[in-house]
Amino acid sequence: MPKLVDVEQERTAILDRCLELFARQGYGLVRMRELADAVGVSTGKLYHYFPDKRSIADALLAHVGLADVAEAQRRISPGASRRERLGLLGAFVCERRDRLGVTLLLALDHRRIEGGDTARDALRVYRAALTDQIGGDDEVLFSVLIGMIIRGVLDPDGVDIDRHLAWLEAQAGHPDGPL
Amino acid sequence: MPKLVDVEQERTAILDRCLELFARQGYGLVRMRELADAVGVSTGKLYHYFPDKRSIADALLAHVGLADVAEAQRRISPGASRRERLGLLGAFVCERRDRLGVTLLLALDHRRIEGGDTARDALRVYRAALTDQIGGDDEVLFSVLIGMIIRGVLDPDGVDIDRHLAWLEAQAGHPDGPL
Amino acid sequence: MPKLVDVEQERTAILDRCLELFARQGYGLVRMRELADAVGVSTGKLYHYFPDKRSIADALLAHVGLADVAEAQRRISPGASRRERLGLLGAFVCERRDRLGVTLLLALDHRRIEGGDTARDALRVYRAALTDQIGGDDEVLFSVLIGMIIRGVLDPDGVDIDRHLAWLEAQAGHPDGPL
Amino acid sequence: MPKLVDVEQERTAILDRCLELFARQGYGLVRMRELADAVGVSTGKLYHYFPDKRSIADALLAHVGLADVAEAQRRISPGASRRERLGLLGAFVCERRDRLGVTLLLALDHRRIEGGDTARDALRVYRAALTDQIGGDDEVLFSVLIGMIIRGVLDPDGVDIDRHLAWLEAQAGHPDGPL
DNA sequence: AATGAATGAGTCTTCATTCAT
DNA sequence: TATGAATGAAGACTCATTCAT
Repeated sequence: MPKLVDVEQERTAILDRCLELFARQGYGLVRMRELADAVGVSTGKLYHYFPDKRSIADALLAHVGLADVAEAQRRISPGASRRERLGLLGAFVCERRDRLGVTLLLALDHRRIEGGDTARDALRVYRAALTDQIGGDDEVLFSVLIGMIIRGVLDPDGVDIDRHLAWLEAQAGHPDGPL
Repeated sequence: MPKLVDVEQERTAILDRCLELFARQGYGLVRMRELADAVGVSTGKLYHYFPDKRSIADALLAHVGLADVAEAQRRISPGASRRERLGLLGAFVCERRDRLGVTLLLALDHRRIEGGDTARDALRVYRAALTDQIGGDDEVLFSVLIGMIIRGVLDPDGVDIDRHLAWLEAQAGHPDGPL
Repeated sequence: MPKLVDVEQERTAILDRCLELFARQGYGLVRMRELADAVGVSTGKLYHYFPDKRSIADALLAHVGLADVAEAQRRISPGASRRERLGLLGAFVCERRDRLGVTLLLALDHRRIEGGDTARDALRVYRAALTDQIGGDDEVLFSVLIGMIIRGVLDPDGVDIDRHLAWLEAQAGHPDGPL
Repeated sequence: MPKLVDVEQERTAILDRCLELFARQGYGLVRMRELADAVGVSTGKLYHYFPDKRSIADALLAHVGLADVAEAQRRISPGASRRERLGLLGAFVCERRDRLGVTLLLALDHRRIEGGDTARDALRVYRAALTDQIGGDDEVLFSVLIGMIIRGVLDPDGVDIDRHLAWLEAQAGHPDGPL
């Protein structure tokens, strides 16, 4: 079924180019024409690969969520020490801050256009990956990361990344600590 | 002579009733008709008090931001100890979690429809209030609060508020700690 | 009935101030609020003196038509010679060119919003006044005057008034001519 | 591939069918829905070919102006005598009286929605065509034609076309006359 | 499969008119 | 009587979606 592969590739290619538009403008303000222009195709082609606008937003959230998690798991070697894993996590989050912010915006939007389960599940996937990679009590750690990312979206210059990284490092020394 | 109307009061009353709709649906999906229905007036009246839809979103962000900060400052007595102030802060944020989430969504939306300075400034007002009320190194503390709120928006049942409060309390004992 | 006089005066005063707005923008583009502002009253007062917008346009056409004709008859002394009467007519039309243009625009508009009889009758009143004051064959003369006025509306600098006056004068010498 | 459309041809077809509506109702009272119905298309198609209502009025004025002038030049053979050319002109204007009236109404309307330069220029194009085709002193002749057309709009039964034609003929015999 | 012209329901916004004061 | 706030039907314009080619 070589055709199916092509279809999937096309869909993925389209989603990749839609991401920024949805994140920057929000679902309600994105027009199909804009999407088509950004992707470089006709609106007709968009409708050939997705039944409607909402389906694009749906597929997009799943797409970016999975991609991010897979990338994180590739980066954080399971054999490393807790301290090392925390360091790798910090590096990953800092580096992909923009991308993660975009994903969060997507999820927040998604929760508003649909019931909310999909967006909730996406967040839980992230959380599960975090628990899986780092272990221990990551309740507050997760909030710190989410908070840092959101703050980065609203006020990029107002977040002191280094101090967050230092805090992360400090947590490694408290194995029984809040982390 | 017609009923003499307190314009500022009418505007405030309208904004109060618009808040939830903007937060739940996002700017782009809110219809003026919906707003009018939610407020309980005609669309004409909406346009009598605000020149257009965007102005409502603008005014709304300023409105809720100021209201929240004012309320926080009223709650957290300046004479209390650091530990007490942290406790009051935690109680305040937990209690108004929904409202604060709504405000954050508003700010994120606002950043998308306008340049972003207004939304950034709104966040900085919150941060300044935090620093003012609690003091010390609140860089990570701010992220924890923001993250907790956002997580509450996306997955209300997935946030363990108590553990966040416990963490908050623990910070009080580390005067030289990361807080 | 002193009240009636006041009402009539108010109506006349309102019409006087509405004239230019209707002529400059055309019936369809004039807003009641603009009229009220131009007159210096509230919209409510407008509706106190006229039942609706169309009635204002109706009354306006009658108002200006009668005023112009009365003024012309006052100016052109019946005892004068044909040549003198033509000279006075030319002077009158030139002097009030703007005002007459405004009236014509009003009539043209009126014909479009209503059946057209009122506007047609207004034109006939002018024509009758012309025949009455000047006499003779004024079929082409009337067209010249109307044409000169309309041209003045569309291209004020493109009309050579003096040449029209000269032509008028020349007609006086041809008692059996086309005039 | 979709139907390949000749954009200019579509625009022209639309304009042709818009003319009467604009002339009969005046710019301000024409509804886009009415235009769409008159043209026999959807409002969406109207906006596909013209950015807004004003642009349709703009294009319309240019369209009819050029068409009329071109037709006149086709009709009046340059080799004919002055008397013949005047006759042809008279025939042309009488025959297309309605159409020319419509154009004049359009120009008057246009002057009110825009600055007025376009409408003025349209009139000057007509005047230039007249001078070009007939020659001589056409200052008063132009006014006669304009006046006759406007009178025809306001009071079709009140204009004696034949007497205007007779006057036109008479002018041919006065080479040094006012024509 | 791909295009983009076409559709028309739906959006923001206006404005003639009403009416409480 | 006068005011101007309020109404809501209607207007200009948009845009998700369809479909002929």
